[in-house]
Amino acid sequence: MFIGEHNHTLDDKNRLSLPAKFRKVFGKSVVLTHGLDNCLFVYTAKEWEVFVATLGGLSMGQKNSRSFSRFLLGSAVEVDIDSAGRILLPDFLRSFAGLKQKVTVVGVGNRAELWSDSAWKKYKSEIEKSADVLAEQLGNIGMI
Amino acid sequence: MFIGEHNHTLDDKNRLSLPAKFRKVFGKSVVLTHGLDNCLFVYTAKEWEVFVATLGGLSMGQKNSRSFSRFLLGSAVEVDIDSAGRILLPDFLRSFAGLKQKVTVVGVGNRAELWSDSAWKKYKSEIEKSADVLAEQLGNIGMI
DNA sequence: GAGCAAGTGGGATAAAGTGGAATAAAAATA
DNA sequence: TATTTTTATTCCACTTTATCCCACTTGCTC
Repeated sequence: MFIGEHNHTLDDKNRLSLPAKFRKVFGKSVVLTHGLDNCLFVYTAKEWEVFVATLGGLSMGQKNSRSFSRFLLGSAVEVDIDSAGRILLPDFLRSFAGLKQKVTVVGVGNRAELWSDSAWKKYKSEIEKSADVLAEQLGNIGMI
Repeated sequence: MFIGEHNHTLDDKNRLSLPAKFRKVFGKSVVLTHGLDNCLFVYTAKEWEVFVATLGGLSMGQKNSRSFSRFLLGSAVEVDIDSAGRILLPDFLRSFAGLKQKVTVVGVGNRAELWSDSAWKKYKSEIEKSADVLAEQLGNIGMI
């Protein structure tokens, strides 16, 4: 279970430290892919398989489903975690998410997400603005 | 069952004492998340798991669901309670709630809330002013 | 007034995060 | 094909931050 928000820096070699708490869950490698809303998704090998199986359930007859699958599967990469707990980001994924030096790693349940810190701040502030919608949703799951 | 209002101070290391009465209920860890109205919610691990289970049913495909998951899970942190009954507040949560030195811990039934004392005083005085109005509105819909 | 518990502060130890160097692999040029 | 140069990967070391532990003070209770 990935939760929380962690700020890390991307070094000259495009290496990114994963939060210590996340490493234990990931094991020795992760699966990186295009995410939605201009972030990258990071799955455990296990969760990735579940996710792929779900995509397999989409009907390939539809053009939308095909392109969606290509978007996610075509860009997926399995990356090893080095001895210091870092992963190496491929250039095409890094530039897709617009990652510069400062990266925010966000835990979202069964996956983690990588955001450029500026994009994340912006996204978050927009969510927080719509407090009324949030309140309703929180109420729906019995939190408040 | 959390009730009452407790004033505590946040030290240099962002540690906050929980009221002794609350500790017994929390056990050895708590889950912190964004709340509404610029406070933080504090749940027992048990209550939290119930919410997460509900969230699991949300689909990733919908924009609203994504932002809701990110808001809730991305801001959630499981925090251990130290030997002195304190919790360590992550920076991003502390700044979200604008917590400085003086923090008010408020018991609200199944959860506790963390407020900066100034925000709490302001909020409370507003409620008190409009309590009669609120009562009337609730009365209109047959709640009290 | 003595004892106890809660709340607060600081210091020591460990781990996480980051940067750089050394080694291995690949590519390119002669 | 051999040698050199560049790129990539692994390993090591340092700095900073977090975590744990202990001690003190304050306020309440008996």
